[in-house]
Amino acid sequence: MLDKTYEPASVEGRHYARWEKDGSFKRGQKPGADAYTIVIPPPNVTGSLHMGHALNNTLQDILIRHKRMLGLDVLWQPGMDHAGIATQMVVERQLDAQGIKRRDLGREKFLEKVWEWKAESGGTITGQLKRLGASCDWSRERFTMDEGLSEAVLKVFVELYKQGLVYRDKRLVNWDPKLVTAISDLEVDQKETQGKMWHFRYPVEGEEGAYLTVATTRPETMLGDTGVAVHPEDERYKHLIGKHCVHPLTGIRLKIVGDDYADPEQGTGAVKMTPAHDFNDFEVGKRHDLEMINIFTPTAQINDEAPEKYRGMDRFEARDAVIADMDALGLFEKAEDHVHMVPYGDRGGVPIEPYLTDQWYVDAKTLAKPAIEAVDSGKTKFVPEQWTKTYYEWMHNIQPWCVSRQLWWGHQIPAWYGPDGEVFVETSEEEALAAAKAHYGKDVELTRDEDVLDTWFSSALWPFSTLGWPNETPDLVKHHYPTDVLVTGFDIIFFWVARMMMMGMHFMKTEPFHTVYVHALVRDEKGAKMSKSKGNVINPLDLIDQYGADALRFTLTSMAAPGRDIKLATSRVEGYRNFTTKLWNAARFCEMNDCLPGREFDPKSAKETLNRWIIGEVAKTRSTIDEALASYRFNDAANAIYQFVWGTFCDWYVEFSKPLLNGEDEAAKAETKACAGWILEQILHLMHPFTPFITEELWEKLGKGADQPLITSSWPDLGEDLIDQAAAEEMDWVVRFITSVRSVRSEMNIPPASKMPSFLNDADDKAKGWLQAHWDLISRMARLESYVLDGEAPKGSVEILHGGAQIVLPLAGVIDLEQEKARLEKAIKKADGEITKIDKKLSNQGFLAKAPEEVVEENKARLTEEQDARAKLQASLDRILAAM
RNA sequence: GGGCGGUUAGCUCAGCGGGAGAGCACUACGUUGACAUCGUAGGGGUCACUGGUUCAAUCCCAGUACCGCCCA
Repeated sequence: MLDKTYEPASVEGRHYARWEKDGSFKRGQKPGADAYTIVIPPPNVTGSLHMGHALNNTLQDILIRHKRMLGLDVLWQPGMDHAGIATQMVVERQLDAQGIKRRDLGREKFLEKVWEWKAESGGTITGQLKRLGASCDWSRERFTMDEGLSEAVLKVFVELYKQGLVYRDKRLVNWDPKLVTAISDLEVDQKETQGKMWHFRYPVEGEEGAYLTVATTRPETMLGDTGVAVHPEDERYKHLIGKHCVHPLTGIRLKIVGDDYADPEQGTGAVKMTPAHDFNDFEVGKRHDLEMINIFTPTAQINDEAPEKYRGMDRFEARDAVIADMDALGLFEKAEDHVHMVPYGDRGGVPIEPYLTDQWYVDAKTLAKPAIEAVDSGKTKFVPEQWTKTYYEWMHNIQPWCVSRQLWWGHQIPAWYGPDGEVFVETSEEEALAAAKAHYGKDVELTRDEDVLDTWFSSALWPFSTLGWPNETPDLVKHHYPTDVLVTGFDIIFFWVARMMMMGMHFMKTEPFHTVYVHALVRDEKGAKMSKSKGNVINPLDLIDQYGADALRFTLTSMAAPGRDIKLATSRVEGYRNFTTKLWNAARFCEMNDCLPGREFDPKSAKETLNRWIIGEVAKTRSTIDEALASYRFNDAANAIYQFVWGTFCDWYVEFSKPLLNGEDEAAKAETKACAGWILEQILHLMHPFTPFITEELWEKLGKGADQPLITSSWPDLGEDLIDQAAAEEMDWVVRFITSVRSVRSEMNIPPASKMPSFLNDADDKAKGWLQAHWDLISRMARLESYVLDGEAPKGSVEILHGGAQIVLPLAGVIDLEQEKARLEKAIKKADGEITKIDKKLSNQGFLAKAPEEVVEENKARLTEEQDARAKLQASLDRILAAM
């Protein structure tokens, strides 16, 4: 006997362990079957499960479990990325606490520490994904720093280099002075900041008293100024082009250049140029051959290029010093409040510096072409489609991708330098040495590039590197690549999706997935993004503890409507927890009545209308779910099963079955037992992808047990031929009969316990037959004690419209006639409203002429129906009035 | 500034050219042998606004207002 309530905490772990032990998640168990493959968006090794992960992985798990049950050779490829910056920061912080500095430790020792950290505390998210129920093939788990994946990285880097698609260049990069590394454009957050616009005067060389006023938000960069730009057509300054200003602090001659970049409308129209520390100035500087003076150390202190007094100051200190010095010289004009954008490093959290360094770049523009083409041609589709635009937007304006990072944790760049700086890019030191020998004609010493690659460089290879590319198992790659669908949030379309597309197209010649399903962001109840600083984070693990993993999964699924963010309220989770309880109790009912799943039953053989009806309903539900999942409408799928289980099976079928299960008709009883058990079996199967734990638990307890687990059983194959329209019509009539009587009873304040007689008047033969056939359950559920067909009811009875017939309840003396009068008048008013509306439509010539015939017919039928109903209501009202 | 999305019941959201829907919340009643994490019934909406297209608009188009996101 099942316990009275379902306790998720006591069963979830057991089932997960069991599935794992059985190897249920493993690929390759269906010889000859088509593959279905999803690669997990690799979570960060330092990360822990947040709501976004919970949603993302629930959706993937639903697809995976569904396809697994459909008999495909399913691979859900799990793993993590090494999160270069984040991980290095974590370990450095730990060492700091022990008073150890990374630099003192040395590269090799430090990396040992990182691996130690990974072994001890990395990857907590893996265990958390298991708690969610994620059925990944853990036997194939990969890590971007694994040997195999690292080999893929080396091969890709070297090949791209040899094809000229990776190159070294000296340009301005986004430099994080806290982490002391370059970062990519995408890792920079622009933050609106209240600052000041400072106006200073630069004296013009050789013209006593003449000066140019320039404005800047960053006075400290003046120490690196090498020019002033004005618009070439600007009458105020035209004559100065070619002349110089003299920098009052550094003494440097600032060339005055004419360039369109200077906007005459903006400020004074004269712009100071710091080509080594500003992206725009850099471009202008290149055009006019301005000197580039780097005034910062890697940690953003003033270096030796600046006058001595500023050296060693940090950038903010230098700002104050520059302002004070210019003021002392009488060259400070004014300062205005000014809101502007300041770039911040998304990891380090300090303002980034545009910084002139040598870095490695990927020629993203070239790689983007086939990746764009793959989407153009429809080989890869975005769902919802609108994200295609976002993808194009990025791809068409793509910039060179800076992939080198001045870190230790990551894939060290396979580039070696000869004594004269000649670079040799090879997959190993031996090959580099060999190449160097060929180049120099003798053995030379090489030094390896210190830097590592951007983590996303390795993530970009994920769909094929995880399958074993470039080595071993070519069959595996062939079988599972291209993968099927990528499930991800829109926030990493640029970071990850676009880059996987580029690398996939280049190295595999085929798109990495045919569909990119982009899901919503999970926000808090009020729609705010969840963040630690706001303190509005809901931890999915807390919800799992409180309500069970199934409830959380079902909540996220039912809210995962395409193209919308999810505002998560815990009341929703509670509601779906109640749903799992409901299922549990329905199963308990089945158990008590010996209606067990897993037994032989042929739904086609069912004779009872009730059973034929519910069989048809479950068949419809199955196809709704399949269609919804095929088009990634997860919410529709979840709502269909919810509606069927609660609204149809529990609310009606279970109640209807009671008289049969307790009745005398042994054949009907046996069929109903078998059928109810079979329906429960279908429910457990259909719900399994959404709520794997409770369904497996019920299957184990009531069905075929742990030896034939649900997870690897077959998805229901229920054909259209199981849908019996006549049975549906009949049961619908019964349901509406009961609902109508209940409604009137409730409105008339008839005590629920009291039974009453009834009449069915003006019914056709079919309806009369239905009433007789289903009297047992109608009388039970509508609390009626008898019926008379076409009898004469006493005056003052309540008359209820039911289809073309009337249900009459002789309640004279029991009910309040005034109240009944009001009820009928309200119903008449409603009918009148409908009649007026339809009448208006039907008297419109345009409508009759242009609307499709079936719409016109439908409206005509409705009009007749409403008029008929109105007439009967009026007659009832007349009788009530007569009785008053 | 450029792009994208949203505005439907008190709340969270579906729907999307021809009869306004769900869950939660609310109200009333209710321990009939699965279930009070429940049952039965009920109230509640000029589908943001203004125009246009159409026989017909919550739905399509244009504009306005407000909200949100992405990119400069």
